[in-house]
Amino acid sequence: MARGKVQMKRIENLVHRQVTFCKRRAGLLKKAKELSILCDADVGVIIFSNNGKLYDLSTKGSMQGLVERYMKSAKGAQVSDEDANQSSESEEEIAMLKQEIQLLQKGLRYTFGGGSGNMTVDELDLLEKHLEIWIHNIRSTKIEIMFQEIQSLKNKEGILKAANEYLQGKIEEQCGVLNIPPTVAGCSYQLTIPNEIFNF
Amino acid sequence: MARGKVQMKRIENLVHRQVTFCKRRAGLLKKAKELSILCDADVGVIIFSNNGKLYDLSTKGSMQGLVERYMKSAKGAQVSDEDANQSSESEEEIAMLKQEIQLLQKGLRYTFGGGSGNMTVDELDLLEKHLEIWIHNIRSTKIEIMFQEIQSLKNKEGILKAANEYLQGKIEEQCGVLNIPPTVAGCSYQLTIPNEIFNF
DNA sequence: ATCTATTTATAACG
DNA sequence: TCGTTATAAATAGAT
Repeated sequence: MARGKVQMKRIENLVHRQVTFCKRRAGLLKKAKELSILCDADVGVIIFSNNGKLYDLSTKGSMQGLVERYMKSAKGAQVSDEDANQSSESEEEIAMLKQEIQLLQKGLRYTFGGGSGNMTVDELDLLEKHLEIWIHNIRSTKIEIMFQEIQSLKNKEGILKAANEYLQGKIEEQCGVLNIPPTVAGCSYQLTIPNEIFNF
Repeated sequence: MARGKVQMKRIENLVHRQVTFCKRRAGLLKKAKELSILCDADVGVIIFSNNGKLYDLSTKGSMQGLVERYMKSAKGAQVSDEDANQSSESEEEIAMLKQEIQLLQKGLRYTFGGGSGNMTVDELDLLEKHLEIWIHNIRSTKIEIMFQEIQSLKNKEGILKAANEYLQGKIEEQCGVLNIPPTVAGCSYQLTIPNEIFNF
């Protein structure tokens, strides 16, 4: 793909072939990883070099698990809960743990959000809630500061624009005195740029 | 890889993710075929999409045969580098998730059980950090947008300042021609205001 | 699906 | 194998 197109046929020169194999193998595995990450897909790649050496990659569980899933899927052409249940151990475990974490996070959010009806509130629980409020306050302050920054910059922008208009007026005035066409002195200099990139 | 770099993380927008999956899947399979042809290698690719649909390719015999060969090769010779990395990563992930679950379970027991659990200060501290992370995740997008707004305004400010300098130069130039003291024409107009209110 | 502006991948070479 | 560079491919974002 560079410095000359390549013909889509076996590279006869051994050295070239080995170099290309090395590079393209790396490229293929990289692409596989990227596909998996970007698109949340489960990808497996198996490569045997022409002299029998194995290179492989499986993005989620083990290749074992992926192959098993493949066999199930390719055989019956039926994908469903059963397949998911019969993935490899580690895959299953990760999925389960992730699910559990999600559940717990939900529960915690619910609790700390004040949605619990009959919960005993003790001192430390209160302290924890205060911690959350504290975190909230820290971040609110940060956001407020940023808003102020934005306001400040917008004000600055207004002042500068007004100053520009004033200066342009001055120039035009002087152009009149000198009988010089406005454009010669740069009186038509364009300053304005769109101001609607963001709407707050 | 075009019209803007892409972050190596799961694409959150469903449509974008599906489109990218489609394109990159095709690209990956093409690359796999090319590697096989150019380098006389035997390549197999298995892809499960987000929602469980299978896409695959095996360049020589059937995937069956390739997998069998893989099993033999992987058994006899130790796991390849990629595989080793993968399994260690998996183990790490499992350990991490287990730890997090333990912490969350403790936190939940503690909260719901009216403090009958026995969390240490360190554990509470950790829990607080996790809460912070959750809150952070919710707000990070908002903050990112605000940063962009600030950048945009700062750029705008730079442009306006440059324009001001240019205009002031013009005025001074013309003052020279007219033999007018600079101050009369407002050449010393003060524009600058402190720019160090916040440091980002 | 099709069209580009860009980013990536990589062939040739040292 | 590693680094460099010119060029071919892939592809993100828009249509």
